[in-house]
Amino acid sequence: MEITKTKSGIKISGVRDLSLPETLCCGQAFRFVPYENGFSGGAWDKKAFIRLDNDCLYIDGGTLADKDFWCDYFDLSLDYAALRKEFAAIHPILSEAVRYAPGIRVLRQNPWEALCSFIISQNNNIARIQGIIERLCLNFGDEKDGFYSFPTAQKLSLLNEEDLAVIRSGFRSRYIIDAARKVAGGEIDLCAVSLMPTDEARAELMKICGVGPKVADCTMLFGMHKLECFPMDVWMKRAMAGPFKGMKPQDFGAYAGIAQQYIFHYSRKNPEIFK
DNA sequence: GCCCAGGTATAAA
DNA sequence: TTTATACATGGG
Repeated sequence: MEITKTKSGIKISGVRDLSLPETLCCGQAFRFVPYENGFSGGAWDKKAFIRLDNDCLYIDGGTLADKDFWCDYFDLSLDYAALRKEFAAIHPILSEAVRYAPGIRVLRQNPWEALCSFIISQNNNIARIQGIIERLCLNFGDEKDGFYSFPTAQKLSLLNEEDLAVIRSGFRSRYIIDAARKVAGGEIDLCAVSLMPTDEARAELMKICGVGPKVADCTMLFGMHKLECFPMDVWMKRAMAGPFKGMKPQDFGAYAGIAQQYIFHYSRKNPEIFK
């Protein structure tokens, strides 16, 4: 991989095993939207327009100072081709799933944003989740040349449920406030949680009202890069009761969370497979 | 209009 | 410990 400066940002060449639509639209991140020949959106506190041309990843808005940030964000140091090969040998349906969307990578998102996003995700659909998060950023994020960052826990901790009415998140507003107050108040230290063993970390996150095992595991997988976490939502339960009957999450190995994401995406686009 | 969504809190069995 | 139900909202 080589990273060079361009007129409007940076170029990372030699990028393998990455599809922007598959990675940004597979239900792990909610702040990127298709724009022209790429995607426009935000990661952490950075706005960017991102496009992929063969094996060159162009990040408009990026600077050489954040080159490591973007390599980390797209998890470019992990060999996904090798992982897919391992996954394919585990189960024939998983083999189909990795062939269906071989460009999925698990992003390294901001832990607080991931926590909030998946609190919002409960009993909700992806299109609407995106809308709620967009309104959350527009109303309470910090504006910097037209871009609204994801609001901090500190900012949201000062609000109440009525203040959040503008984002129309329904019953989840109470959960967002509780999460913000526990994180801002130091009762939950997301940095410390990310260093804990998985079971301990999950229990810690579940101290937040509105955070159950699913939200906790999504937070750990997408916001803390704990790749062994295996979020069990309704689709995955169906998959584990159907084609993967008899298997347990840990049977998928140390990167079970990544395998889970391939299965999840495949099952959503091919619901008949899972009945 | 109807069905349902990357679940969880709460109550009841 | 397991199972049933309410929950706010709106996309398809």
